[in-house]
Amino acid sequence: MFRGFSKNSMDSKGRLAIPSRYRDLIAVQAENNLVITLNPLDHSLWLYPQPEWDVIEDKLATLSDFDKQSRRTKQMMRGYASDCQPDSQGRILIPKELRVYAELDKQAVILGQGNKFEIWNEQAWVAQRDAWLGSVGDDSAPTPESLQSLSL
Amino acid sequence: MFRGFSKNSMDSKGRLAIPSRYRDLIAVQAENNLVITLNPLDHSLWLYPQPEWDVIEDKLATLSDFDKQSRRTKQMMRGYASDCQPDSQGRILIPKELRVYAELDKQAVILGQGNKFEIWNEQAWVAQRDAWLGSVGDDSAPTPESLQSLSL
DNA sequence: AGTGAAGTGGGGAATTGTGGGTAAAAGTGT
DNA sequence: ACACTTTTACCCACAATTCCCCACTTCACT
Repeated sequence: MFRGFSKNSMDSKGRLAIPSRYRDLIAVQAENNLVITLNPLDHSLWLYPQPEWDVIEDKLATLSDFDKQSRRTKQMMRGYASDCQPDSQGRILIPKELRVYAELDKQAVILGQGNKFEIWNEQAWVAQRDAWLGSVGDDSAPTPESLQSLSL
Repeated sequence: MFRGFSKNSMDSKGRLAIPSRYRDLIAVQAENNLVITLNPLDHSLWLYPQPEWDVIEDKLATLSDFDKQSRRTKQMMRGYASDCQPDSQGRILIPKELRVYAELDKQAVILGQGNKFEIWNEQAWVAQRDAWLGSVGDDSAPTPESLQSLSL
């Protein structure tokens, strides 16, 4: 499973290096086949090893075409999913469309998130992080139940 | 199976390039025989490899003629279905009727959608995408079941 | 400081996407 | 059946993107 934080730079060609500590696992687990798509929840990207993505795709395939929300979910998640493989330097090329969506420019943040990675624009990440830290640390604001039950 | 996003331009003759990454698969799986028809749900087009279309056509044949909705679906999808083959540059010619239906002009979006492709007018696609992203990103609104069920 | 690995940048070749010219084919009307 | 127009098919050429490779810098560890 993936965890951890990295800050790598996107070059002018739209390439981004996968942190080296994940590379062996990706090579073994997914034969270097990765799938990148958008994260609709917060304007970042998700990067899955192929086998993990296949699970998602199977679930997507079961969604009804006649329910509009379901259809859109299917279209978006599958439609923006692109295969990619690291080059000999361990970098992946991020499709232009996704680069634009996540507003990736110079610095990108790569977060290990269990079965996948999240790739953020650095400023967006910092902003979200600080906003969240502020709200959780604020004792006067309500803590969601899902968090209250969590013992860290 | 097909996935991924491409934005290609339709030229003045109504030709549209199939993204090259799919071409080999189409050549092997369908011997370059494709079937294009309308997508009655979204004002876009569906493009099937012949073998996949055959499956659809069988399903359509089982629909009752006495249910109006079913009859119309059958009529539309079969009626507008036309065979096409990529030319030596990997482009297909989209019948004028279908071009008009999907309002394809300059830029078209091609989405890999499992067993088929969807072809959209770019603006129409962007509008649908933004609407969906808006509804998903709205924290005050409930997350659609279609997304929840994925446990992404 | 030295060594090796990781990250970054860029040159150049190959592939892909785009546009147009021209000839064959199909459709239309008299 | 004929001439005429429109559409389609095939070809070539340019432009943009992507891929593959090499080289440099930086960082971590000894």
